[in-house]
Amino acid sequence: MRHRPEERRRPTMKDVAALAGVSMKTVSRVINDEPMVSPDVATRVMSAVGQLNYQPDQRAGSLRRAGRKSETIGLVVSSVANPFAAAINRAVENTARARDIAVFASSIDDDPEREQPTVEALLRRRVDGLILTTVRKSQSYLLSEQAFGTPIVFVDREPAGVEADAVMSDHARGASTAARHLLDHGHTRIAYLGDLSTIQSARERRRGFLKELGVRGVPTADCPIVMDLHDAAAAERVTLQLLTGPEPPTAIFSSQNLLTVGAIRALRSLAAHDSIALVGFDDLPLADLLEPGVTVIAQDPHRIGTLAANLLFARLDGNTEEPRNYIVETALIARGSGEILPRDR
Amino acid sequence: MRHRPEERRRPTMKDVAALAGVSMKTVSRVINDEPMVSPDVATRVMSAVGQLNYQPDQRAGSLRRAGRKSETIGLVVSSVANPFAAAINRAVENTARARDIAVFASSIDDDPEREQPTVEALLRRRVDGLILTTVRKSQSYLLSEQAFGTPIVFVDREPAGVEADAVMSDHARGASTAARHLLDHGHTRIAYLGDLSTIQSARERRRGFLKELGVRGVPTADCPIVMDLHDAAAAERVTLQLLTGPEPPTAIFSSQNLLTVGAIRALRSLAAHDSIALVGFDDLPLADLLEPGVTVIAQDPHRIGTLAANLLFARLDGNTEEPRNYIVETALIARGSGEILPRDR
DNA sequence: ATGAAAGCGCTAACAT
DNA sequence: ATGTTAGCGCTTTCAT
Repeated sequence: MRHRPEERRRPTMKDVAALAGVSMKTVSRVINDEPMVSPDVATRVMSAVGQLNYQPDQRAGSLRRAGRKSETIGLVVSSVANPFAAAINRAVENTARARDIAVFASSIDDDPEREQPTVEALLRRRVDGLILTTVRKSQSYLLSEQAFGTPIVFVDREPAGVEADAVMSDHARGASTAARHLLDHGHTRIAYLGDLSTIQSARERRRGFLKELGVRGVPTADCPIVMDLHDAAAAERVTLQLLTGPEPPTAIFSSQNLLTVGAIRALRSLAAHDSIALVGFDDLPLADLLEPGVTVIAQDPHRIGTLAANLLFARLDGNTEEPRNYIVETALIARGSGEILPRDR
Repeated sequence: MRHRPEERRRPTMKDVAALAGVSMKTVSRVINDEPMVSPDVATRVMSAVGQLNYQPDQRAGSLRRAGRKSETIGLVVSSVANPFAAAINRAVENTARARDIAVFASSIDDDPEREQPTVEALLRRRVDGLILTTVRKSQSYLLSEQAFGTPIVFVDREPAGVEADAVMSDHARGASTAARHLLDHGHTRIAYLGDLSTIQSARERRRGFLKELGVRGVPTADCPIVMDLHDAAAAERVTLQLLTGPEPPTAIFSSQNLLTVGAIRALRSLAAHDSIALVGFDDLPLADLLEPGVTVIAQDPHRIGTLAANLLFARLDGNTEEPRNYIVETALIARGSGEILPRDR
């Protein structure tokens, strides 16, 4: 037996008008809560709307409406499967919902090849604004779109080739804080695990880390820097190698949440989690329940997302201030793993 | 100084046609890769497109185009901030991307009041299909939309008042398995932590749990069932109460991931994590790294999301089979916490 | 191979 | 307070 619910044609405003015995414009007035409709006509229209299960077509409406706004924004993140991006996504959505704005969310897995096609797919759908986590070397392909009046806010990373608002953690500062924390606990052989060097924030974090080493006069030759690690498995592999190699580090700074997970797994498998210090950039859901608790430089993705969305809506509301970078503070949360002292082995 | 990038009018297909010296229809043909355009005309059009930075307006296109499809689907989940929903979201997105379909994602926090307005906001935007995690008692408000030809697939929970495909874990079976596992380890005083009883899957899990107790002849009076816990804090509070009260349970079954987190926190604060058994429904990111590892009934949200999206697209492609429920198997992952034996206290 | 006219579902601008 | 006409940016249909 086949399933084909008897298909009815979707009613249009014209159908509603006919049933209510009024003109389309009157229906339009009722639907949009415009004044100048007598109460009885309004009820007649609403009853027709109910009978037909009419839902206005927002595409058609927005096409003609002044401003041509689609009441829709586009959000591009690395991956909603990552709790950091998920929290940003959630915050943006919350802010948008208050204005009846729908959100297109797209994950691009930090793949530069996917950035522009993804953004263009959103632009063809005429989103009113964009919130973007970018990976390409330059975002100058957005210049024309900006000229057409579409506001853009960057999150987590600074753009290149465009002037626009950007909201992010102070990556370099956070990484410096992590380095200082480990140095203060006596470590001088600190391994650095870094994300893809195509990612601006990954480069910033490395910079902050190296800067702090410099300030303290710690020879960077003793601190292996491994970049371009993009998942837990890669971080785990590298950590194992470093710890089982000659002159192993006494501390690890994993500069991204998934890398921290990989580092933890490696430490566990070597039973070194109580002897090798670990600090991670970005918090993890159960980090406080592990033993030892994982010391992290916590970001505030909820604040980042909320701020980004509010900035975008302010631009849509006509704000013409100079675009600038907004920094959301990070916080060192000491839970144990980062306070382990170096031991001779 | 004020920031107002000189606003240019967004070019339309008409502008492209004028610049290329052809008719609009010819531009349309080139844009849509229709045959019957001479190569030189095509290049002239493409060059005009490039010069003007023209992007076709998909809203306008879809309005007239046969089928009136918006190349867009709507996804409603509990919250993208929950890893289970995030994984579903990601899987849906991946499947949609392969077809150039954009995804509107909305979190409704399992609030029945928000379900219908959220869905209707998507329908006004004329999504081609819906993937829904619902909470209302009935989804019959979707009947008319179904009659207009919009396919709907339910995820994680079974709908009421509508016939449609649904993809979910076997909640009752998973809960039975958890109960059996604890019973097999000698527990007869098992506390049950449940999500909101408005949620169909939460009721199913409780049913599965109780059923297994019945099969084994365990008096349910010894097994406190606490429903309507919706976050970690609530679960933590209740767990503390149960464990510090008279005749405390020797095991806990927390039937949702956030509740499991709350239960773990409570066990930790009482230093009871090595003496009270714990099984959770749905896996947690670092569950294997805790001590003891958390035994869970793991779901497969990636498979659920992928299957749901594929079903939706099959319907859009004309599949008219009887709608049915698709079950994605759960798996018991024993990691330690669920294998703790009861002790007299 | 190309174009002109009509129309998708709606709202703006102007009647009445 | 209500209706009429034109037109949003595009695709369809039908010419040529």
